[in-house]
Amino acid sequence: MRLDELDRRIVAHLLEDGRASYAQIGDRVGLSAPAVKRRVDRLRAEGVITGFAAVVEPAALGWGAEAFIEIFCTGATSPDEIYSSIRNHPEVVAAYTVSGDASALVHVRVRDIQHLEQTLERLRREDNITATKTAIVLSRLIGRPTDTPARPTEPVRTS
Amino acid sequence: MRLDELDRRIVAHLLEDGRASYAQIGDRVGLSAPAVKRRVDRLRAEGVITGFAAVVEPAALGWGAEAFIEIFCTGATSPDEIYSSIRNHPEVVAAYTVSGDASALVHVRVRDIQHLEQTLERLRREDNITATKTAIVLSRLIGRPTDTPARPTEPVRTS
DNA sequence: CGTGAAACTTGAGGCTC
DNA sequence: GAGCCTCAAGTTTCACG
Repeated sequence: MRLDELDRRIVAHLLEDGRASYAQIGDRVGLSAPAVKRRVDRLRAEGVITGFAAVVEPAALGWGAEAFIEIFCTGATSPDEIYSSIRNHPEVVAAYTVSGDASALVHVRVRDIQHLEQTLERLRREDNITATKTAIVLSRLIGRPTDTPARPTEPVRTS
Repeated sequence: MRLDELDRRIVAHLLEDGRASYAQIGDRVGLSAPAVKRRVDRLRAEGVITGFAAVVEPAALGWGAEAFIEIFCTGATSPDEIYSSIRNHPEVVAAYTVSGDASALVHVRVRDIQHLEQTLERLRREDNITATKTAIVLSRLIGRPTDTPARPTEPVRTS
């Protein structure tokens, strides 16, 4: 799982253009197309690259609002229990356990503020969740592709 | 910029596999490859799909820690001023202005806790920033590709 | 890792509903 | 307007050196 300079440049290129052809990447990094493919295959097998995804403007798909919700749970609720409580809420696009007062920080995307309200109510009905604290996103200042490392449905525990 | 059911299914497919061939997508949604290509071209031109990116496991690239930092600014600091204060810190992978006490919420990726400390010090040296409140990510529970809608370097203001 | 050949995919034209 | 078919150019993928 050791990456050399060439691997890093290939990954950097694929972060900027996930549909770049192997020949195109090869030109940039000084390799032939098959050599690039072999490295990409290896990077995928090793789990460095976990997939490829379109980068979508959520507003265009009808997701007009987003928010970060701090979740507070009863006493010592385990990460797995928190995961169970939020996994079935499709509005959740990311979730983390964090240090500090909150048990978890949850990123949700919703159609509008009414939908956010519904989502909050539904979350608060979960047994483990005792309180929430919401910060509505007013504007997005920065968003890089490296912000989304995990695959869709399955949890990826960083620990 | 109106999307029909076919467009949505194509986007959904490309969110799961950004390198899927047009023929492959066509099989799934019941269209020929050229028809799919035309729609994808249109979706890109309209800004629904803003690009394609590899989905990478940051730990494998040496980014072993991450945190969410609430940023507090002097009085009425504008989003543009906040953006100027954080844009040159490469550890910032996402940033939002939010409702509530904090002026902005910043997602950073760092090599380790020492690197986080350095980043915090560097951020606090910015003129506009008066205080920070950090929540270190202990584990990632969920991460969907829809979490990253924007292109790398340029700011995307959702408002 | 590179080369070259086969299979497949892309992209642009024109044709049909 | 939107889709299908066709064909040339480009891309992926494989075996071999």
